[in-house]
Parts: sequence; C-alpha cells; structure tokens
Amino acid sequence: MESSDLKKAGLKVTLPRMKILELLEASNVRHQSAENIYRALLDDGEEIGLATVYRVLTQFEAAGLVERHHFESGQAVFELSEKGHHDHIVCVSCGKVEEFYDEMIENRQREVAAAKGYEVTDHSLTLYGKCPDCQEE
Amino acid sequence: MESSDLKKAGLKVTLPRMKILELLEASNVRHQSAENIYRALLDDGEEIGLATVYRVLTQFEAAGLVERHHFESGQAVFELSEKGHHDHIVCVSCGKVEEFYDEMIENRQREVAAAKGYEVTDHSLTLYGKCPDCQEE
DNA sequence: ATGATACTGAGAACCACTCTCATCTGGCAT
DNA sequence: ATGCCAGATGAGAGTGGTTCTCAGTATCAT
Repeated sequence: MESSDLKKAGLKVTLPRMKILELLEASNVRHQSAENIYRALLDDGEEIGLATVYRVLTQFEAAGLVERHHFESGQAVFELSEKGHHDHIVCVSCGKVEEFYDEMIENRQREVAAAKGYEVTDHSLTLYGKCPDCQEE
Repeated sequence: MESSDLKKAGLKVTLPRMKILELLEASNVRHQSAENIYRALLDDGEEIGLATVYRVLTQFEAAGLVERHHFESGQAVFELSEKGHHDHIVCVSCGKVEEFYDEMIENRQREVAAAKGYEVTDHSLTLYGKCPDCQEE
C-alpha cells in the first residue's frame, strides 16, 4: 500500500492521506475509529483535522482501500481492505475484534437470497460474545 | 399484545405506550424508525413527543417486546418481537426488509465461535441486495 | 515556475438520539 | 369516588459522531 494506490484512485498524494495510510498499516490494531486515528496522528506530532480524517477515510472507502464497519459501539471502525472478504466476531466485554471466513455460511447466504429472488450486493455478519480472556473474569 | 404485556414489564399502561404498541401491530410495515412512528402518531392526531417515542421503544426493547436493528441507514428500526429469532435481507434500492431464518447458518455460526473459544451472546446477519421488484427497473 | 484544481484545518452545522425539568397522570390507598 | 405521588410525559436543550463550509494552502500537469 503506497502512493501509487492513491494515484490509481484518482487522489492526490498528500501528507494527511499518506499519514493515515501509514498508520493503518503500522498499527497492530486493525479496526480503528476515526477519532482514534485522529488522536494517534496528533500524538505523532502531525497537524491534522478530524474532518480531514473522516473525509480521507470516506474517500479510501470509495476507492476500496479501506472498509467501514458499524459494530454496536456507535462509532464506525475502519480497516485496511488488503484481505479478502471476511466477517467479524466482537468481544462484548473488551471490544476486541477478530475476523473469520466460513465458506459454508457464505454459500448458504447466497442460496437464501436466491430463494427470495434477491441479487445480493453485500452482507454483514457479526457475532458478539465473550472472548476466552474475558470469560476467565 | 396488550396492556397486560406492559404491566408484566413493570410499565404503567399509558396512552403513549398503548398507541405505540397498537401502531406497531397495525402497521403493515414491520420495521419502522422512531421518527416514522412519531410522525404516524402525529398524523393520527395524537399529541406525543419524539423523546417519548424513543423512551418507550427503549423500554419495550428492555422488556423484550420489540427489537432494535441498525441497518445501513443511520437510523435504528424497531420491530415487534413476536416471532422467534431471524435475520434480515434489505433491499438497497427500495429499503424493503424481509426476514429469514436458516438453521444451517445458525449452527455454523456457533461452530465458528466455539472454534475461537467465544461464548456467543448475540449475532447480527444482514444481507443487502436488490429485491425482485427493483431488479426490473 | 505557474496556474488550475484539489485538498486542508477549524469551526459551524447536522442528525439521530438522550437528558432535564416542570407538569401531568395512572392506579393504589383511602 | 377522591387524593396522593411515583412514575410518565412533552418541549426543548444537550450530546456525540459525522459532515459541511469556506478561506487559505498544496499538488501536479504544463
């Protein structure tokens, strides 16, 4: 993921955009809110506005560089879309997000939709539960 | 669904609560936003505040009388929870919502979560696509 | 380098929703 | 039936996440 990806998307290669891209790649937290990204960049000494973070993330989403998810928290989280499609399992206790992909579920979804005459364009499946760590408490 | 359900939930049987319940039952649109319900009641000549609609729906949700869903639209929609668990398929073009239940998907979800050591408390699966009617255009 | 155009930060605006508070009402005790 | 009061209500202010506006700035084809 680099400047060429931005150009390909018809976006000028600017400092804020590069910084956001770098942060998304570097961070060990794959799913981050706009607010989070904003604060992290401020802490890194960057001069950036929250509006820019939202704008850039929205453009990245349109360009297919990132995906936006709405879990139960109220704020959207963004992740780099380098991997193929996958669904999520969110810990209701600590907020950790894991990813999974299950061929059987995917197939079955298509069948269900087809049976109702729908052309599926997208879907979202999120499981909520307690992760192993949080169960111990 | 009637006044006894409200009493059971420890809620006084008041006019706003009865009206909202009636509307949810009577309407042929099963999935409605708070705003929608509010406007419909105003149009019916009721004197009600939007805050009350939200309050009441939240109480109903806590009492298990209704379910709240967040589809892509930004606003939550509410449905009477008379049926058992089911998932949704939403038309991205006209906004229509249909329901489905698939045992195979449900089972597989549990297996996936178990494999990761999670205790699933809840899940949400929503398919987005074009309904048969909207495909014609 | 230069200009046309796209991008930016700051703050205002927006939208869905919740809170506050003064008033009102349902339903128990009388 | 009547009075009482906890709980419920409507109006409007407040909130949190997100988007818009606008004047100034940076990118990049030329």
